[in-house]
Amino acid sequence: MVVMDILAGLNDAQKQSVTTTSGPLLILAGAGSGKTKALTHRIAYLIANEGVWPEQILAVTFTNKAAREMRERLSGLLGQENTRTFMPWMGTFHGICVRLLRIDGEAVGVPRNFIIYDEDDRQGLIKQAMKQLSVSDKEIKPRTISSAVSNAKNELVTPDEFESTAQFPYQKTIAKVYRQYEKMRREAGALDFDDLLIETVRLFRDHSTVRTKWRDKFTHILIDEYQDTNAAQYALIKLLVNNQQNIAVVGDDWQSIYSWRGADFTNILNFERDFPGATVIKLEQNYRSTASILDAAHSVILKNTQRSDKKLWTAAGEGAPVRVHAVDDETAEAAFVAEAIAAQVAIGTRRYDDVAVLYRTNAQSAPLERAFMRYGVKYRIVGGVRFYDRKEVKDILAYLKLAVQPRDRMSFSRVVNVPTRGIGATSLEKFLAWQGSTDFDIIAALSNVEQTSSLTPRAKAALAGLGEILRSIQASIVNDAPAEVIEKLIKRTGYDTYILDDTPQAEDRQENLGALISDASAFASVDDFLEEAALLSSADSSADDNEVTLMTLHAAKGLEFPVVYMVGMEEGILPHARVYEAGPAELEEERRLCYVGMTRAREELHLTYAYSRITFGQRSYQPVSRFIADMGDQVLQTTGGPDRGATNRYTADEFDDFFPDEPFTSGDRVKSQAFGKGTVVDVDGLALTIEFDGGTTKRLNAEYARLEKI
DNA sequence: CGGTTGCACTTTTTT
DNA sequence: AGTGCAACCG
Repeated sequence: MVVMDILAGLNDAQKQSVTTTSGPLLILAGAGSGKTKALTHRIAYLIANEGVWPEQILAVTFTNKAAREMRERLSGLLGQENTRTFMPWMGTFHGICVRLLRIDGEAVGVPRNFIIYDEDDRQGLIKQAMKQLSVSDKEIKPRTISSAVSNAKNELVTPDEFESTAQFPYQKTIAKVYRQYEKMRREAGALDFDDLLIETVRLFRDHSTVRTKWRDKFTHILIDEYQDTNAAQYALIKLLVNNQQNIAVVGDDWQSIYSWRGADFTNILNFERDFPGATVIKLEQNYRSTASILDAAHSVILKNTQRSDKKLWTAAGEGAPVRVHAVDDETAEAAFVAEAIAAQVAIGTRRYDDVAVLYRTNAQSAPLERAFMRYGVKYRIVGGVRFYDRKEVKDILAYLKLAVQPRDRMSFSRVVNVPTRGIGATSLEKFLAWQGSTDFDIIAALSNVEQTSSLTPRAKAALAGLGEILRSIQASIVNDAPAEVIEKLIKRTGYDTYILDDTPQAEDRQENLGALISDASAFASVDDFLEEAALLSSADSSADDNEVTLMTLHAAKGLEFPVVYMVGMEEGILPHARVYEAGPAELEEERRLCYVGMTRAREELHLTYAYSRITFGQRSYQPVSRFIADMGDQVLQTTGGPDRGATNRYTADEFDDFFPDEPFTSGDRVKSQAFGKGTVVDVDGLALTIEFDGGTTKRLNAEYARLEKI
């Protein structure tokens, strides 16, 4: 690999991003400006031309998927074979922190076998903490406390500090719950998502030997999506950067959409202040979208006051205008989108996987799913109910967690009576009270349950039985591959028959367990598997089948599609109603969200809004989103006027204008790649009945059959 | 103890 | 509209 190859095909700003290898570097990368390319080539350049070892590079990405893709591209660029172990320190903040804590966490009291609590686990434990403190969940919702705790942690605020600054009684209460939650969490040997970051910060802050070791090791640091770093991540970065100051951050404040999670885009605006002498490079050429799309997106974002100045431009032509489509309601909206996609696919101008449908809230996916099924449009949903959030999957994972970490009361409480084994709330409480008074961990306590007098013989027998099951799982973890462990677990616990009720979901659940087993087979150990399951984001799945992608605007960050539909362009949805009572800052974030969505589109961008929509089981009427007005008239061609209200439907002509369709009709002469020439004798949507000249009659799908009109 | 019924709440976005 | 949970009954 020579310098020329690595720099070939890059523009000047990109080249500079690659070759500026020493000192702090800020790359302001607009949407679609070839940021990933610049980053990948930068790493390749460091390794191939500057003699930096891959192990010395700390590269932080926003999602696991981004890390995986970059690792693959990099391997290709450098001709690497062993993709899996290459660039071991490339990953998300959370993933990297897990690795660091597994190695050095004991210095700050993090047990080597710690398990990771997800949002559900955390909320469950907070509920328990509230119960113990007799805090009614009517007064303060567990969710509120959970997010308060998360915010506190992200700001590196301890329970003590929280309490000392608390002014109102309810803040005192939150502080109390926070402290109790921390106590219980620690006893369970678990870390929540935020702990992964702050324990690592504590590790580096309080242990200079450890800090120095890692500082010296990481000679080059790269942070992607820097605009979405929070205070804890910022502190971590500061602690890890050594005197060489070889830190490169990449981001775009226009695309900061995670402030609700503690992200602070002033981190990127202040980079030059934090790292004096930083080189600043702006990537301003957009290689993704047509001028129409870029102009419209620009008009939206320019209304924000809190933003940097930059001027994205494209060499691409104007392209098709951004289209705005008014529809009756959410059903009509879904049908419109499904029909339009089906039409484009049917005539072969697009494939399903050219298209993404983006929405503000997960709840909006339901009508779309129904319509897509009805129209036979293949789709996949990114996010929503994540695979690893399914009840049956979480149950199995809870068994595994408990086997790995027998002090994990949360997981124990989850599985103690699943499948039902006659242990109710009373027995559970008694057992836990007794176990807490002994030195036994949960599994040991189960095995010694005879020693307590407070339980009925029946309950004791059931608990002892569970203890045996857990011991057998532990043994299996030592001896068997992860997939086998899970298979045995499912049988041993009777979970396989437990999920076979007579509901229609029984089959789904079975399939999910099958998928879980096959997922697990890719891992070397149960520990690895549990880690991945906890940290995998909803944006990480990568089914590359030919399917339309449905996802939230947030999940779409970093992706691009030839055709994008943004649905629900109404006040109250985008911008979301919740920001009305918040402040201008929140409205600006909604605007950035709109910008992010629009700039995902390469060639075609369609926006839809509905005259009415059912929310919370109530029909509501919302005006069109202000962002549509912001886009300006010249780039928009509105079909179906806003004034046409409830009767606003597309005429057949209008529809054909926008989605030219040339469907097959009876009598058409066609040629099939597989069956030769024939005549269409019947049409039912995409299903065609064709009499081939050889005499055979086939029913074919117009989309897949590779038919050609002749 | 376990299942069922009815009521209340939901919908912001996620590592 | 769909889900989760609390209160009730068998």
